[in-house]
This record gives sequence, structure tokens and C-alpha cells, in this order.
Amino acid sequence: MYQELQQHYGYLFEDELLQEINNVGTYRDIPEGLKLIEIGDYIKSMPLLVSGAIKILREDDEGDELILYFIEQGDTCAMTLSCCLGNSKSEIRAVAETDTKLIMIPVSKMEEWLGKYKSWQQFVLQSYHNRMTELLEAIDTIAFLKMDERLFKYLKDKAMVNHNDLIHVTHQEIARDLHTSRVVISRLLKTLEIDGKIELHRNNIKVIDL
Amino acid sequence: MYQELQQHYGYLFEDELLQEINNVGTYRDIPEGLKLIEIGDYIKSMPLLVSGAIKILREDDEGDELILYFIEQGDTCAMTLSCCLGNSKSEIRAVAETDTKLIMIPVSKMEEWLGKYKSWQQFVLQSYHNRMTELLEAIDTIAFLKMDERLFKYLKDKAMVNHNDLIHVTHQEIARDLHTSRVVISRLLKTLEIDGKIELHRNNIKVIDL
DNA sequence: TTTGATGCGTAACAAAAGTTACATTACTAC
DNA sequence: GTAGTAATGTAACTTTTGTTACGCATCAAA
Repeated sequence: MYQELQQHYGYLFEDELLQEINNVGTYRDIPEGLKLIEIGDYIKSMPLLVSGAIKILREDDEGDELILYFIEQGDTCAMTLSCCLGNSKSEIRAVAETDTKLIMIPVSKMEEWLGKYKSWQQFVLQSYHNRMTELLEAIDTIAFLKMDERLFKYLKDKAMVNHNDLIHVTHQEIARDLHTSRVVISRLLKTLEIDGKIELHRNNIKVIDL
Repeated sequence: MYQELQQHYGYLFEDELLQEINNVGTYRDIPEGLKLIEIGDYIKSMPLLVSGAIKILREDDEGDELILYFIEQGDTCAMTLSCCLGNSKSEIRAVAETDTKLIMIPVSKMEEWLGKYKSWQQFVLQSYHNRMTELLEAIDTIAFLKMDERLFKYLKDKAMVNHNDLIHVTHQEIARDLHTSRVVISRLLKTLEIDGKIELHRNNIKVIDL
């Protein structure tokens, strides 16, 4: 684990902190599709992403979903931070978008380190800042873009975090993430294909105009 | 100033910190409508709200606005925090919703206090948490509610922060805040009036069903 | 009191998004 | 193979939201 820590977080944290993380952190290998956090969960530890990507979702009373954003390596989930430090329930759902490696840090330690390591404090504040920015971007997307633009952005983002322009997904799954209906997505996808921006296949979409 | 500090923040901060705030903070009286922060501004100090309310807005490339939320006494602007600590530009606009009293804290101090006062650290983290929650609520509103529901929620929120069920606002102003057109708002307001939820007057709306 | 500006009401229409229904095509299990 | 299921395509329609256009009311300045 120390190798990967060094590699992905070495530029952020001093050796002593890396050592501490190495001592108390739990290394976890997460398969694609696994639900990491459910809405209402109490969070007992905080993940540091080593590789892979995680999809963050919001849900309303009726169970309708909406994707907020993806987080990638070097990130942590500021929602988790928020919940840990506030000792409150999770407001979001987190699902592994790809196979993912991460290191779990117990809450107690992250609080202790806040006072102890300046670099940790910086990291936590920076994470809050990043997540805030991404939430604002999510708001921009929902509020200012039309569905066809949102759809194309979604496909590009998904291609990005998967490091692959061929996306394995069904129309129905997209519809759930974007909080609309399958028919609407099929219709808009067809238009995107006609415009030469994507290629449609069963269970797969190839993003051309990246 | 110390009186008001004591009154609104006494339960949060220890005496020593209150004293420091009193020494370095600048008291400001803001009239309704004044723009406190513009998108792209670099933030040099951070506001502690003593009384009144501030409207936080987002804007897209074409200059279209969208209200995110109101902040009230006891709050601070976590966006400001975020920008100060990251030394980055403001992503939002802040406008005084009512006459407002606040205390400005210089950036240098807020960083210093993070290491020095546990209560300050808690306050900063709690503020991040609160703002995150409000951003999520804003997303819920935009993504899951229809325009008539958003409108009624907007009116209720506005009545709330103004401590007055008679709202001084034009249809055009509402349209700007909700990122839609005046005609749409007029239409939906009329429906709300017919449903007995509000009363319409020139430049004023009375919220009945609070 | 006229003029101009602002605020509001409303009709008519257009565009975007959501819904229902059904057909076709692939894949899977038997 | 065949049956069943999941995925997709598409038409027809409704609802919601956005746009354009215009009339009327109110208010303030000249």
C-alpha cells in the first residue's frame, strides 16, 4: 500500500503523515457497480481514492435519481468529510463507476490530523473547495443546459473517467442518471448519432466528438 | 460591536477568539440591494453575518442568473471561505436581500485561527457542511420540482428571510432569480392566487399559505 | 395633464420534455 | 431451435415551459 500512497499522495502529504495513513488506513479493492455509500448511512471512515472512479448520486423522495458528478484518483468524497465531521447522515449515494482502489481512514484519525498536520488541513479544505465547485458545475448543467446538451456532457464525462470512448451503458441507465425517461434518451441519442457525435450499439455507445 | 458578537457568536467561540474578532474585524452596515461579491472577484475578507440576509446567485455564460439560496444570521459564506483559502475567484454573486449587519474578517486571520482555535476550525467546517447541504437542496429544487413548485418555495423562502409575508418584488425580478421568463412567472403566480396560496398586488405579493 | 417608463394580464403559438403504446431486434436459457 | 426477456426504435400525443405580441394600469417627471 505504501507504494501507492507515495505515488498518489506523496506530493500532498509529508512523510510522517504518509506513514500514519499507512498504519491506520485500510486498503480496499472495489469492483465496478458496488454501492459504497447509501443515503442515510452514517459514515465511519473516509475514502482516499487511489485509482478508478466513483459516481455520486442524489435522490428525491420518490426514489428518482440524479447524477451529481464523478470523483477520481487524488480526490476524496467531501460529502463523507462533511458527514464524518458533522456526525450526520449521508445525503448522497456513492457507486463505483469502475473497478476502484481506495484507502479508508477512520474518522477519529482525520479529526486528530486536522490539528496535527497542516498538509492534512489543507487537503481537507481543498477537498471541500473542489466538491463545492463540482456541485456548482452540476447546478449549471441542470439549470442552464437543455437535455440534449446534458446528455452529451454526461457521455463525455463518462468516457473520461473510464478512459475509454466506448461506454458500456443502456439507455435506461442513462435515463435514471439524468432523471428523465428512456424514450427521451433514445430520441436524443438518435439525434446525436445523426449529427455524427456518437455511434449507437446495443449496450454500448461510442463517443466520437470528444 | 462586541455586544453583537457576544450575542450572536458567543455560544460558538471562546472569549479569547471573540476578543480577537473584535480587534481585527470591521463592522459593516449594508443596505438592501447592495452587491457584496461579484463573480470573478478575489475575496480579501470573510463576512460573519450578524443580522439580515444575503442572496447567493449563480450565473451562466450568457448572464442568466439563478438563485442558489439565502444565508442568514449566524452563517458565513462558505464560498468566501472556499475562495479565500484557495486564493481563487468567486464563483457566485452575493446581494444583500435585506438591510444587513456583518463583521468582516481578514483572510490572514482566518487562516491563523484555523490552527489556533478549535472552535474556529469547527465553525469553518460546519459552515462548509451547511453550505454543501444548501447546495444539495438547491439541486433538489431545480432538478426535482416543477416551476410552479419552485416558485412557491421561492416565495416562502423569501417571506422567511424577510420576516414578512408581504414580499416586495416584481414578476420580472422573480423570473431572473428562477431563470425563466416574466410571462411564465405571471402565469404561475395567477394560478397560485386562484388556488388561494398568495395575493397579488403591484410590486407586492402576499404569501398566505406559509 | 401629457408623456414615458414600468409592471402586469393574457392570448397565441413554438419548442422541449414527458408519456403511452407497440414493434423490432438481440441475447439468454432451455 | 424456441421461448422469454432486455434493449432499442419510433409514432402519436400531452404537458410544461418558453416566446412573441399587445393591451391596459399605475406612477412619476415634465
